Amino acid sequence: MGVAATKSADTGTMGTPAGLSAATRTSGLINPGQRPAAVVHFEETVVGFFLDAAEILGVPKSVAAIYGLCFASAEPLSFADINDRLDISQGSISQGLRVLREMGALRVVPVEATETGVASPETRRREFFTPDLELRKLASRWIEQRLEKQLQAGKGRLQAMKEAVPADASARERKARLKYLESWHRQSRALVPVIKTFLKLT
Amino acid sequence: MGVAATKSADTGTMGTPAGLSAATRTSGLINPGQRPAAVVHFEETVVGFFLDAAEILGVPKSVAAIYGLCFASAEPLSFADINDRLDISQGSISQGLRVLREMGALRVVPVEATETGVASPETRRREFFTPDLELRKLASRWIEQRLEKQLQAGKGRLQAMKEAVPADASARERKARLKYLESWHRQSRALVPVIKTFLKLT
DNA sequence: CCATCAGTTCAAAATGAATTGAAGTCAGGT
DNA sequence: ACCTGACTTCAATTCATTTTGAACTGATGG
Repeated sequence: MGVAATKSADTGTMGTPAGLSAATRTSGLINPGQRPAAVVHFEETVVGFFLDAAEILGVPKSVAAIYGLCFASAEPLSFADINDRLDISQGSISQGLRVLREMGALRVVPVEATETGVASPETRRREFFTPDLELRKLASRWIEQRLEKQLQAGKGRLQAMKEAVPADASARERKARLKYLESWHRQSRALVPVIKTFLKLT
Repeated sequence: MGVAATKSADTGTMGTPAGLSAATRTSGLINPGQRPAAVVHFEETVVGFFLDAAEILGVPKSVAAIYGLCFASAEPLSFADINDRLDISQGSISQGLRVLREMGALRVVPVEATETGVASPETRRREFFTPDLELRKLASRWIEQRLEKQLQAGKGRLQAMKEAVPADASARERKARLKYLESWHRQSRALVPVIKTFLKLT
């Protein structure tokens, strides 16, 4: 867990709040620190939302949590802030931030406005992160990377299959099935631009 | 691996064909038996295709392989057939078949046409499976189960977030962000029927 | 009633991905 | 030059799923 910092290191005692109803399920990742309970609760809710969303998109929890936390904060957050508020290792934070930056989900705010309101004793080099709210760009990217890449690969495979149809009595049926697959494939490809257009409307 | 049968168990010698180019990558799950090489190759290609597809859909390999094998066969296959041709345990086959039947991907053909061409010494009770080629139904289901369910849950969570916005100086910004999220959410919901309609055209 | 074959079930093993932790790097500060 | 504190890196661990294997069920038939 924490490496240098103290945190409310109660690891062990009482464990995680295991018995929460699913409806109330909060992230279980937020570290209260001593910020207002209302803020903590808000963060938990928002992080929970992104955790859910991450699930269908196949994004790891830690990454979703980091994004969620930044989304929940009106001010840009520093690595240290995230480390304080989120109960995941520095390693995960570092990697998560990298991923999020690379995919364009988080934007780095230059080093302006050093005082985030909270006490900031020594001003070392620090970057601050804000969520890029243009979710549709994210979505587009995701589509391009996951769907289109896959569809591209599929194209090659379809070709391979067609060439591999054995010349026996079943050839006709097999070819028919491949036709079917092919039309399905074409269909999917056609759908991608439709979705993209749709996303532009936000 | 095999339970009762002999199979061409050459495990060890030469190992798996590790150095194949990705393009040629075959499933590595097909058991030649002594069927025509062309057929085996075709099956490998088709199963490979479905293995790929399964990846983005989050379907386990064994399940994809079973469906792929059935898809590749012009004739319905029995449990035994699958067990012979696919190098996975009977347990996996049993479970996989159940899943596929439940999700409507495979259809059970009554016990007609006992002779599949191959020798069938004793005719015990056996069910035969054919792929349901209506892939769009599958897709619809998937969308309903994964996407719509998720979106439904998201709706609730959005509500929770709105109610949890802390009444501090950042409230305005936070609310603005939630608005953003909300519009995104609405957008996604609107997209679902579009996709569904699109799929009906096949 | 016992033996056998066809398929099912489920605890345990294997796999694969995410997370941690601790050593390593780099920028200031002294 | 050396120290310190902020981040990075990556091998080792943990965690979640999938797969296996072997015991079990239940039908068939001798």
